[in-house]
Amino acid sequence: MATPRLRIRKLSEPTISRLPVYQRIVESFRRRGITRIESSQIAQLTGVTATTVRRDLSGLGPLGTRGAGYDVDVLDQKIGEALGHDRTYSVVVVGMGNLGQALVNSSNFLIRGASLSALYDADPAVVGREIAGHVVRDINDPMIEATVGVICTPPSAAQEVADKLVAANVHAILNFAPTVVNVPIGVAVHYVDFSIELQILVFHLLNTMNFAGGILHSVGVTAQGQPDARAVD
Amino acid sequence: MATPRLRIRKLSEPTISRLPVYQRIVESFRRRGITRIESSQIAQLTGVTATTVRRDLSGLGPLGTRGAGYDVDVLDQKIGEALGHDRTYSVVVVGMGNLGQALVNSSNFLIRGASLSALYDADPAVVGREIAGHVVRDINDPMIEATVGVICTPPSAAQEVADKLVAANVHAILNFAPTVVNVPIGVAVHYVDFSIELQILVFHLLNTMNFAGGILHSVGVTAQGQPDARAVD
DNA sequence: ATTTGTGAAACCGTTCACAGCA
DNA sequence: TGCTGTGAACGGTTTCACAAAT
Repeated sequence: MATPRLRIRKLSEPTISRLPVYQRIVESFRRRGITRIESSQIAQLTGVTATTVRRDLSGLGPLGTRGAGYDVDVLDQKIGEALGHDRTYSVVVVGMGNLGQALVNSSNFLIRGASLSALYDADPAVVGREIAGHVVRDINDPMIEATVGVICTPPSAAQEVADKLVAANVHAILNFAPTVVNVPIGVAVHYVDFSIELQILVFHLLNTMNFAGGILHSVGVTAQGQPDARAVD
Repeated sequence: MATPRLRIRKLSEPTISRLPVYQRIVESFRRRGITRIESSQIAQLTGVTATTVRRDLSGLGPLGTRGAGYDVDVLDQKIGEALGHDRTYSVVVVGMGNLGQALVNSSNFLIRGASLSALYDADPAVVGREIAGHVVRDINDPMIEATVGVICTPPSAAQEVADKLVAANVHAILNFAPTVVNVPIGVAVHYVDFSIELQILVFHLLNTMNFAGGILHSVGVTAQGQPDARAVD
């Protein structure tokens, strides 16, 4: 039973997307043996304002010390709790092309409660091979149940794969194929589209060359903030 | 000399991130020979409201016809103009691991004005190989000038690569390494972090299982809208 | 003295409701 | 009639300014 689970009331969408970034910074401080961190330091490194950082963190309960900043260990743990890192969940990845391999071999993808359940591919040359400690299964084999499914197939196969994932009781899908997939109500789909990321970046480049701050993932652009890169790894 | 460039005044950040999605839908209509499209159809397929679609598009000037919807050709072209697709720009990709290969081999990444200039890697076993029609260069070779640089290296190398890119006059960086990089003012950095995407998805799964709509890349979750997946490819 | 935490104001984007046109 | 385009209302997030705490 451990700690009684304090239900976090209302974390806004923008806050949720920033918390993982904060946590990465906090952990890099921790690894370097620094025990305290200030909102202004997180702000500097992420490009958001210190006020926003404090407002975000205040949603997790009062965890800073006025005058001194936040305790790095406490902050790391509290953010982790808020994001549900104490819960584990299973992941299946479909499509073992370069992208699928990049994901499962990355030391940065399946972290914080995620555990890889199975890999699938349609290519007979790939099925049976061992990747990241898992034998790649045939997409036509019965699909293992999992919490999250990751689609790394060509777009033409994405819908079919999504259907299979839903049938295997998957509740959330991370879709790297540039296609909209149709799923029942209650299944979350999150899209990642490299081409669109690039287009957004280029738009900014061509138009507004004068924008400030914001090195956050997904909308980040550095400017005056001059974050100290070496501070984060 | 061509069309006089109408400077687009103010396109909001959310609008900019939706336009590429709209365009993808418009083009799928076009490929199927459909000549008109309504805001409600785009809305259905993206999960945003029809009003938002119209509001977004109205920023590009009046291009619809009241009573009938939008002309597919005109809309495609206008969105392309707004996003700067009539301008070409060059891209260098650094790091030819699985991710780098996935990107340059994808038919969906380098589109709309992007042209690949050069590939780089640090691994002698990879340098000299031909990938996507380009011989992979050594990261220590002089770097070709380009508009955009893409970092697909391990995080430990990201800062060094960013420095080299900046020295090669790159003005925008798409960083797939989970690290903050330090660049001079005027250089845009956009971060893509798979782990964070996954964490955000799982947060939603664990907490609010009751949220509506929004199948857009980056914050998308399907629900009642029931977009017809087959309509887009 | 310094930094957190937070009401209140300002700002921005979305939605509503409807006018404008084909 | 049907759908676009948009002023106005709304809701939510960020920023300001300052009180609270050590």
